[in-house]
Amino acid sequence: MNLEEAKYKFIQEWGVLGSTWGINRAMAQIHAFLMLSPESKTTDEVMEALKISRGNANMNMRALIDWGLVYKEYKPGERKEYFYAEKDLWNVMKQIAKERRKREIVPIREVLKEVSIAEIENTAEGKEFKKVTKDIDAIISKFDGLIEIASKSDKNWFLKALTKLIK
Amino acid sequence: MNLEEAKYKFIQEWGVLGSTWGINRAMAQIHAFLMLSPESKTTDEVMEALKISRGNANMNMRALIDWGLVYKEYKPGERKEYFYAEKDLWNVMKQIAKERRKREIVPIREVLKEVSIAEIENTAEGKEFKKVTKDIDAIISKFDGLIEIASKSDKNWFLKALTKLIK
DNA sequence: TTTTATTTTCAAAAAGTTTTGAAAGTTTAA
DNA sequence: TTAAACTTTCAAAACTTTTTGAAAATAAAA
Repeated sequence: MNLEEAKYKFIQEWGVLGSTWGINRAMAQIHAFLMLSPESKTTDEVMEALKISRGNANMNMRALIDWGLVYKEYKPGERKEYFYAEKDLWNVMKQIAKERRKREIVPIREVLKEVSIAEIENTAEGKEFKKVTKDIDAIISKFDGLIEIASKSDKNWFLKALTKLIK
Repeated sequence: MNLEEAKYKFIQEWGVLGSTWGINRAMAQIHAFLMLSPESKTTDEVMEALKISRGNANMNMRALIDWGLVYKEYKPGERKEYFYAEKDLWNVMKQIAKERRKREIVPIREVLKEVSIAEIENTAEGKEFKKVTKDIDAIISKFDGLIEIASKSDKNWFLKALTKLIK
């Protein structure tokens, strides 16, 4: 396998992985392509490399910037915009965790809070409801805390803590 | 808010959450409905409660059984099959993590392994490729280890470890 | 200014996913 | 056996998401 083949393989797989992580295929592939590139790239280079349309490239690059996974760069004397990726997977994961926290954990915790103050009858059904939702809240809040800590903490500290946990 | 409204709200939100976790809406809603129920339920009850077709209910319940999130029960003297959910969110998360590990982490690690032995030229491009893929592998293998530990370990031990980490 | 380069938008098309419902298959009871 | 109860399958329909491409908007150069 040569570099071109290896790059292609990685970009494809990153696209598949991304789409199970709330990042669509084109978006994840653009991110992979930019991660692998030592230089920042233009929209045209992205379109050409991934064989996607201008609209698609533009929309997804903007989404990536929104997620904090890609940055724009202006080169002096050049009219085109250049893009480069966040390459540190730790930062990538932190960003994704933050976004997903906002989109997923916050809403479910809100619902759990709302239903926790509801007038629930004292039947088997009611008791089960209270028990299950309370348990869920306990675990979700733990993960919420973990994400908060992780996103504030230093990469090395956190990885060491994880390593210790794994032994 | 009464029990019916609270249940409805929770089931809806669990459906939304599920669909960002590789579990489609109907599948997640069935799971929520069964989690909230103190008794096991038949296909007809699920269809009625969630207003979905027989085919949909059947397929998604089988998928849930496949994921290890729902179990079948046969009641003596009854011809219908009854279903009940795994209610301990710890076990639910463990199951989801195991499935997703199989579907996501294993394939990307395989690709990373393949490309790591590729003949990569010693250009800027080649060096960057090696560096980025190596870094990614390091972090992913850490998470892989974490999932393995977590899925083998006792709920309380793991939650305490997490709590300690969060402080 | 006007022209040219570049980015952005968005309606329509394509692709992908989920749901339906009816027919086929299976199991149990009579 | 046959009939009834129940489960499974799967092609077609409905729905959702993604992609395209051309037109509109913006910015820079002439």
